[in-house]
Amino acid sequence: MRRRRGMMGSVATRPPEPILHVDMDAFYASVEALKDPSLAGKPVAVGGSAARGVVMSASYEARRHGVRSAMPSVRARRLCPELIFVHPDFDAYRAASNQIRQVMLSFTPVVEPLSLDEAFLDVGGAVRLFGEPPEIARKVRAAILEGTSLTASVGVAPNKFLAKLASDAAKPDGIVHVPADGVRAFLDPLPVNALWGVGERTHEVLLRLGVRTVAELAATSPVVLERALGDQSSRHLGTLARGEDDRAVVPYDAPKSVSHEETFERDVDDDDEVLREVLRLSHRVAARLRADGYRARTVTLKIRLSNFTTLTRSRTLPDATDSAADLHRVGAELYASLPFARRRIRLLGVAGTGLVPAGAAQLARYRAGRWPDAERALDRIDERFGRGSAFPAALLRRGPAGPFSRP
DNA sequence: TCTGGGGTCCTAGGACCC
DNA sequence: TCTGGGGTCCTAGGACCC
Repeated sequence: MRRRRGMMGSVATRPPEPILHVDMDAFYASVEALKDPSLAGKPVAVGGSAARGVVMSASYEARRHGVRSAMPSVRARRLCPELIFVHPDFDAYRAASNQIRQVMLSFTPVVEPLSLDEAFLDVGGAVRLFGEPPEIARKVRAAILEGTSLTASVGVAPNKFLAKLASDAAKPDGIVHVPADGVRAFLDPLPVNALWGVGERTHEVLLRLGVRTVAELAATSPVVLERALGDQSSRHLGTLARGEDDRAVVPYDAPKSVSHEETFERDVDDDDEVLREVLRLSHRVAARLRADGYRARTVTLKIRLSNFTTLTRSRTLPDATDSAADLHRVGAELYASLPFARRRIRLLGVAGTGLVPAGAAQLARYRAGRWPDAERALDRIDERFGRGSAFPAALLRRGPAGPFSRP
C-alpha cells in the first residue's frame, strides 16, 4: 500500500474512515410530501393500495404504527386505518435522486449509487478541500437539505459495510461515525440480521445455532458455520463479523440484466391473455435495452402460480437481441414448453440477461431485419408522446381480465 | 399476514470439450 | 471398455437487497 506525501508535502494522508454511506430518510414518502405539502406530518405509505399491493416506503408517522416497507397494504391499513396511500411516482423519485447525486458529486467523483435513495462515497481524496470525513458528512447532509428539502442519514466508517450499518444507526436525520478503533464496540451488540446478506432464512439458521448477536457470530467456529450455511456464505459472514470489507467504492457498474414483471389483479388462466402479457412485457424490456444501449443473449420467462410457486425458464440465443419480437417469440416458446396447461397464473415476467453493449459492430446485423427498425420508430413515438403512446395492435385485444387496462 | 418490482449473487447438475 | 479431471457454459431455483 502506497501512502505518499505530495511533492510539496501538501497531499493529505488518506483518513482512517474514508467511506460515507448516504441514505435518504423515507425517501419516496418524503418526496411525496414535497409534492403535496398537505401530506407532511401524516402517516403516508407509497405503494399499491389494491388487494395485492405492498408498501414500498412509509413515512415515520406511519412507522410509528408499525407500518413497514414490503408489508402487504391490507395489513398496513389494518395497523393504521388513517394511513394515506399514494401511488409511486418514479419520475419524481428519479429526478430527486439525480439532484442528490449531483450534490454528492460536488464533494467527490467516487460516488456509487446503490438505488435511488442510497449511495456510497469515498471521500479519502477530498479531505484537503472539505475537512475530515465526519465534517464532510455534515456538509453533504446540509447541501442535500438545502438543494432538495430532503433529509439524509449518513454513516462514516473505515469500509462500505460498516458505513451502511452506521447510516442505519443514524436514522432518521443523523450522522454516526464509527472510528477504526471503535469497530468492535459498534458491531458486537448488533443482532446478526443487521448484517448484509442475513435475511430471513439465514437468520433462522443462525438462531438455531444459538447465534443472536454479531459478537456471538464472531465467536462461532468457521467449521460449524460452513456446515450450516455453505462455503461462500459462511466465509462472507465471517469477514463481516470481524468488521472486514475490502470492496472499493465503484462509481459505475455495467448492468447485468433488464426485466419487467407484473402481478395480475386476478389470477389468469387463459393462454391468449398470457401471451399478450408476454408481448407487452417484451416490448418494455426491449425498449429499455435499446434506450440503455444493450442487447441480451439470454431470455428468461418467469411465472408465479396462484400458490406462489415460482418457475423460471430461460434460453440463450446464438445472437444477442434487443427486439421485442425476438423476446416475445422465445418467451412464447418457453411458455409452451411448461409442463402444465391452464394453471392459475399470478405473475408474469420477462428478463434479458447476459447483456452485451450494442456496439457499432452489431449495427450491421440490425439492418437485415425489419422489426428492429419498426421498434425504433415506436421508441421515437414514445419519446415524443410519452411511454405507451405507441404499442402493438395485439395489445388492444383485451381479454376479460386484462391487466393492461388502458384509458 | 399472505406476500411488488427492480435487481445481484450463489449453488448445483448436466453438457461439452480437451 | 465402462471410465479421469479440469474448465466453461447453460439452466433452474433460491436467498437477499432496496
